[in-house]
Order: sequence, then C-alpha cells, then structure tokens
Amino acid sequence: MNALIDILRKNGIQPTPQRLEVAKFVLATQSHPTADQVLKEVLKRCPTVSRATVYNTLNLLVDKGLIASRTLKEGAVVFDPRTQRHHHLIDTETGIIHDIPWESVDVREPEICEGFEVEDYHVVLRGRKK
Amino acid sequence: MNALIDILRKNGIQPTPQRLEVAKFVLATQSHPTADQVLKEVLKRCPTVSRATVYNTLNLLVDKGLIASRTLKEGAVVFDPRTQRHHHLIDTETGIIHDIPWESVDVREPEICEGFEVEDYHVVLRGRKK
DNA sequence: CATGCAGTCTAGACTAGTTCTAAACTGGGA
DNA sequence: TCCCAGTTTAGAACTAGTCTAGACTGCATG
Repeated sequence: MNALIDILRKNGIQPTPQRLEVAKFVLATQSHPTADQVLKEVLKRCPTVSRATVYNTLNLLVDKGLIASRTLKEGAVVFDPRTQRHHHLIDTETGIIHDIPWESVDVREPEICEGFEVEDYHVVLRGRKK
Repeated sequence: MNALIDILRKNGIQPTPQRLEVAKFVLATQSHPTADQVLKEVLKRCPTVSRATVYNTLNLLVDKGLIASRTLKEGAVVFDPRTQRHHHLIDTETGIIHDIPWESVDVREPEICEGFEVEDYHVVLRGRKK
C-alpha cells in the first residue's frame, strides 16, 4: 500500500483514500474494466465514494500514463493497466477482451500511409472459444 | 435510385422513402459518419424523418450486411459502407478516420491465440499529417 | 489556537448517444 | 371498404460521461 502511495506521489498525484482505492483496483486488474465496473468495485470498500471521483481519478491516471484508456467496446471506454504495446482479442460471444503479446502477431511496420506519420498501431482480433 | 430499391429488396428490406434516403447517403459516403451525422444529412432532404427511423434503418443495414458498424471513435459508433476487409488510420488531431487497403499492411495471419478461433482482425493505426 | 486557502470530494444536474414505447400512418390483400 | 402487418413519429427513458456548486480536509501562517 505504501508502494502505491509512492507511485502516485512520483506521478504528481496527491494520494487520498479514494484515489488509492481506485488505483489499487485498476492497476492490479487482469481485465479491462469500464469506469462503472471500477466504481462498483471501489464502492465495496469505500461505500461513499462518488462517481465523479472515480471518473476524475481514472482520467488522472490516464493523463499520467499509469493506465491506458481504450476504445474497444461499444458504448463505454475501458481502462487497461498494461501500457506496453500489445494487441487485443475480443471474444465475440462474451465481449471479454484478452491481451495478445506484441510479438505474437507479426506486423510489418506500416509506412504506407501517404502523408501521415504513424505514431502507434495495434491489431484488434475478434474470435470465439473453440 | 431503382438500383437502390433493388438492393434493399434483395436484402429483405422493404423500401420506404425514409430508408432510401438513409441508404442513399450511407452507402455512397466516403467517410465514416456517426448516426447523428447521417440524421443531419437525411434531414436536408426529408425534413420530417425522425431520429428513431435513422437509427432503425442503420441497424437494419448492418444486420443485412450492407454496411458495417465500427467502434473506432470514443463516444459514438461509426458506419462504414466498405464491408470488405481493410484497416483504419485515425488522425489523432482531427479524429478523421481513413481507410487503409488490406494489402498495405502485412500481417502474418495470427494463429497464436490459444483456444480461440479468430474470425476477423484488422489493424488500427493512429497518426497525424506530416 | 483561529484563519485561510488550495486541493479534493460529493450529490446531483446536465449532455450526448442510443433504444424504447405508444400512438398515428400507410398500403396492399380479403 | 376494411383490416392488418409493417413503418414512422415524437418524446420518454436509459446510459456513459462531464460539470458545478457547495462542503470537507489538512497544511501553513499570524
């Protein structure tokens, strides 16, 4: 928990009990929660936290680069503590998002986009359990 | 226009003036409009059309495979009449989505996803004008 | 010890995208 | 002509997310 406080401090985020609860959950999650799922989780431990605080904290963590926000699901942004480059596989039956290691997909660095400087790219796969 | 009526009929969609206006615009567009942008365009020619009809028609066209709905923009689904496989480049400054031909990016068919059958995949690139 | 102040938190209002609902409309058969 | 299935409409409802105004916190100062 002290480690967590340090992480926030080092990134210029003043630690508060609410922010710690949000960070604790979202930095450790193995899934890709929406803001509402984070809120539900945090409410279990901190029943008075408000939605605004959860949204503010998530946006703060994104601004500081501690988590990433991704537009993969229809209807809601999801948050992802794995900020290194990787790909995503979306289960078309359950909607669950899985991480795919960067090296698992071989993409030839695309320089093909006339007039554009590509800053980033990743592959979005869709599939279902065999 | 008769060609359009045929397309709808062949796909089991009863043609109505409202549906024809929606289809005419969304099947011919070079961009990736949101439902609201389609509504605005259709209102120019058919000022009494309702939002619900535009949404219903777009969803109908998606169900029949005549257009695709894509989750690329934060906050709103976009529609795309180009249903063949291709990639997308999102301009990080303007938010404009560009199509990238399938052959322009060389992805080694990923079979790496243990336990999953990949049905589809595409590359999402982000960049800015040089 | 009181005061002030910057930063934070909360509840609830607000906005935008999308779906739902109930009632009115339309147009081809019996 | 009447009916019925399918369609359209306006507006309500719902959901994700942001904004706002006021209350709270805790440190620094007099």
